[in-house]
Amino acid sequence: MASRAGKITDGQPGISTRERLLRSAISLIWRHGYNAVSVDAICADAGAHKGSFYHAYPSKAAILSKAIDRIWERDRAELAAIAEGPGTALQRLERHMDWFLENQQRLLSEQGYVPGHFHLAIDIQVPDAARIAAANRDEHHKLLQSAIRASLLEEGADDAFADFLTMAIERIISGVMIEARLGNSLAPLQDLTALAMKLRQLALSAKSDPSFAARPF
Amino acid sequence: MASRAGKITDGQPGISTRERLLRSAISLIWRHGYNAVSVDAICADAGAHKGSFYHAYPSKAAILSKAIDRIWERDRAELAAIAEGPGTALQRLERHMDWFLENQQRLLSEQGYVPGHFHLAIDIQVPDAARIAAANRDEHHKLLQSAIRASLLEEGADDAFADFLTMAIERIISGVMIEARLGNSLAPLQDLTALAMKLRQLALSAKSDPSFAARPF
DNA sequence: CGCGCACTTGACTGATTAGTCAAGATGCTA
DNA sequence: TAGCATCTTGACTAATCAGTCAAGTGCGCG
Repeated sequence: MASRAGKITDGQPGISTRERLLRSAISLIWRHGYNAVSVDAICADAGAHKGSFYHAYPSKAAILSKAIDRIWERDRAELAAIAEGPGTALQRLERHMDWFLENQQRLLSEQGYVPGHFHLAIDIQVPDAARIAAANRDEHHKLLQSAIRASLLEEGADDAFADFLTMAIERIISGVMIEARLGNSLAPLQDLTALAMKLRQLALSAKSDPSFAARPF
Repeated sequence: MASRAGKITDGQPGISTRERLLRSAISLIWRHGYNAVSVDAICADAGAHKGSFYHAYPSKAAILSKAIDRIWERDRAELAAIAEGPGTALQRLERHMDWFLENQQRLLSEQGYVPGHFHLAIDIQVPDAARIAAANRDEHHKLLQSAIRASLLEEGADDAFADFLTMAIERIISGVMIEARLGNSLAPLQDLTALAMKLRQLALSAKSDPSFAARPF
């Protein structure tokens, strides 16, 4: 094209091509899944050309890894802020649980649908990406685990007890995320905090019941 | 090829090309996901040719729909047998929960890995398939719901109470399935029955506790 | 025997895929 | 202004994609 050339391209000004490509990749892959999104589609969405893509990223798999990193960066910052924030351990746990709905609410307003966890769009398709996603899931697990442990410490429950509750709540979170994505709805997330808190309460009340051993689960 | 021609092909004898194609499609899609599996790959796995594929199925999307049907056919039969089988309502619920592990155990021995729910390999990629999968999920929901309702009826709990417990258990099942698939491990399924039964017990014991209202969740 | 139908074969199309590359444009620094 | 690194451009490749089709091939039935 002779009419326009140089660095200034179609995308929003002030945002580098590299960044626009990453944002487009995140948005498209999250919605359609990694295998259903082509490099061409990412370039078109970002207003960039193929050569620019491969100047910024060595491969399609590489931008997926960067996407996972970027998403977890934000999530981790927010969850760490909650963990280090004010209030009792129980209140911080409650805010952690609230975050799942708030996060999907923001994604809904940003992207126009409820995407669920990003790793639901990756599955096991790219080994390297699966490795990074697993590491991030583990980091999130540790955050939630310590939040639940802390909220139970003051009730005199030990860590093993807390870890079983953590497992149950994490699986409920996974299930809720799938349901939210498949149904494109925030509804499954609406009761998540209350459900988790009730589960904690139930487990605690059962703990004092002698008919349940030290391990209620 | 002049050395071999006609109807008898590479696949197991006595099984129609149509059937071999379907089985290959199920196996490959379940492992790699719909978008990652090509028609050529299905044909190669089934020992059939492209033309035979399109003689048997009108499109790649069509064989996916058939695959979903086939899988649910077997699952439904097994779950219906449990629902109509002997024992108390509680025992039948327990067998229903056990089935998730048994089913994945069989799939592990048949396919060499733990695949989780088939719909985890489809996601939202083919509208028609998503519709069928949603309908099957709903059928399964009704089976589990009535199993839980029946197991609570004798405890004097009403259906609304049972339906909240159903929701919680279904989300745990989803979470467990994801974890099993991502980790290629039966371990998350190992505690599923005990977890569900404890949850039911906990909810019941809390129901008699006046500090919890009629709706424990 | 021979007709017809169900199925198989494999080459083919046109679109799309991930990735390459050489030539250019730009902007920073000297 | 001149030089240089960085970024952009768009055409290109070779592979793969879903889907088509005309020419078989063999089996059952009359």
